[in-house]
Parts: sequence; C-alpha cells; structure tokens
Amino acid sequence: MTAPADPRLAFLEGDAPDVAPRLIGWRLLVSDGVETTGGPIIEVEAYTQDDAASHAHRGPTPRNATMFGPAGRLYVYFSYGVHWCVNVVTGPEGSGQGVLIRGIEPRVGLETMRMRRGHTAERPRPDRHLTNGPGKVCQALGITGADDGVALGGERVWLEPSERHFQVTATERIGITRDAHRLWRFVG
DNA sequence: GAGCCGATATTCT
DNA sequence: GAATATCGGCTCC
Repeated sequence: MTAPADPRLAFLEGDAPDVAPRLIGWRLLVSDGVETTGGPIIEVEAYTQDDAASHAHRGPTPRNATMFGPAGRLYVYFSYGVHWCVNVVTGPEGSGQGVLIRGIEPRVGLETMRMRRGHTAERPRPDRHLTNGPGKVCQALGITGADDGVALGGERVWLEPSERHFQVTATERIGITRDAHRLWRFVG
C-alpha cells in the first residue's frame, strides 16, 4: 500500500515527466500549526532515474533516499549549501524520481511569506519575488530538511485542486548541463 | 534589467 | 579539487 491516501493524488504514481505538467495549477499549502502559506503551482521540472541531471541518476544516497520511496512525499534537499528545494516524489516505490517545485503564485499567508522572505517595511520588495524560484518557494513556505519524507495530505502539507485553467508550456530545464535538451520544465 | 560573484553541503573525480 | 536541480548583493546600465 504505497498509494497516496487521497485518491485525487493517484496520478502522482505516474512517471515524473507525465505528472509534472498535471501538477500545474494545484494549490500547494503548508501549515506550521499557526499560519498557512502557499498558492497554485506555476513552474515545475521533472527528474527521473534515467536522467543524468537527476540526483537519483547514480542510485540511492543518504540525501536522495526519499526519491526512491513511495509517491506523494516531499523530497527536500540543500542546494549549493545555501538553499532548500522541494520535490514531489512520483512513480512506483523503488524508482528514483520527482518533480521539482520551481515556482508558485503567492496567494495564501502573504504577510507570513513576506516576513520569511525578508520583505520588510525597511526593505520593501514586490511580491513577484516571493516564490519565483525553488529556493524562494521553500523559504516562503517554511520548508526545510525537516520536511524531507513528509507525505502530502497531512496537517503539515497538502494539495488542493486547481480552481482555474492553466495553459501549460514545456521548455528546457534551468540550471543544468547534463540532459539539458529534455523538455521537462513546465510553466503555467 | 543583465552580468559577475560568493556562500558552501553533498556528491563525485 | 570540482561541480552542483540557487540566490542576493553588487555594478553598470
């Protein structure tokens, strides 16, 4: 029994390149017990084990172990020794794959996200800088390594269905060199 | 806005 | 020692 508890999330058991565009529009929400933050997913990238750009390409390590677990969990890793980035794990258990959340529309818990991102009265910045990058999404939503392996659908983090139509465009992935030709970045 | 650069955990050479 | 699924601060437009 490795399927996500929520039957609406059964599609996460598909392969990452198929799941990724379908995640566009789903509202990603995170609660710290007091404040809820999040918004619709608008930019993602797929990573598979058969993909030289993926952390899973060379097999399981302590860092990427969650990618080889059941679909519907978060894989959170520390990027460049500086930022946290979050994936939604996809595919059958034992396959190393996931969908990197590169951007959401900042909609829920705006004040909390501004505070976490350092958008203060002393240093005001436009909201468009809140969640327009994988490291920024984690900072605004309060996602850290403590969330690695957490299942979607609990009290901590969950998805809600899209409330409107998103036109999805496929492009090359960003910030990689190996297997960069694959059109596995999806923007809504 | 574009271009350069430093931060530095994890993994690989 | 080098590369990496990134970002913010800096300079110069």
